Amino acid sequence: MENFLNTIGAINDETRLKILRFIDTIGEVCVCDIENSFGMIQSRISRHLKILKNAGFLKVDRRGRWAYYSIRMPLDRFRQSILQEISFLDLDIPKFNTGCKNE
Amino acid sequence: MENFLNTIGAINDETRLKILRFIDTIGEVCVCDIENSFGMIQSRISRHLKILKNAGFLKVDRRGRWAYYSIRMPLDRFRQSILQEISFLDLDIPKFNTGCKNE
DNA sequence: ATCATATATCAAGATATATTAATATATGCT
DNA sequence: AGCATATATTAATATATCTTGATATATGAT
Repeated sequence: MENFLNTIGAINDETRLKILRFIDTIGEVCVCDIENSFGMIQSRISRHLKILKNAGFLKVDRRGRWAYYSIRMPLDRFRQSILQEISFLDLDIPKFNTGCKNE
Repeated sequence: MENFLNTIGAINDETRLKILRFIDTIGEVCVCDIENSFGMIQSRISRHLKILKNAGFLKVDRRGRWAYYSIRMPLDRFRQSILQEISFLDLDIPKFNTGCKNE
């Protein structure tokens, strides 16, 4: 049940719904790109990504200085249905806008 | 999106998960029976029922002094999958214990 | 080693949600 | 009408979550 509430708690926030949908749409993105696309400070994005990762929606791949987040695969049936439901929402998702100074 | 967050927020609480599962298992129950079965004060149960009802999981049928709550039918695909997921959890649901003094 | 960039974490304050106790409303009995 | 029961709502407090700003850690370039 803790696990369930953890999963549900993760999607009980508008910002996280948008970040999740953003990543689901774009694919793999690093934190600074999300930060810049959403126009939110880094600690805020980082915290939300951690919550989404701990809830089993995202995975991280650290390469160099960057942390690339993407949808964790495979997703179980329930999380898949959640992602699908989120895709039906009319969310205002920002355009991709890189925030990295180097690559 | 408000609607989605409303739905998700409704199940983001241990007490409400148990109440929802209780009703899903037992069928139609009145508030005082839930109150007595769960050993919780009336205002608390009443508030949670209202939240679950507003989130589209429950319906009420008022008959006489009583308000009978049950799972709203038909449930859409997403809420059905939520109820199913809740049924898989190992929730500690109380035994039915009537709290009504008259019927 | 120093510096800039990228990310994570922590502490403080702000906001939201839950619980309790008290009160309000409604029904049905006598 | 007066009373008991059932349910809903409100106000106060407690608890949890979110946001921001500051700080910590890590990587790579010079």
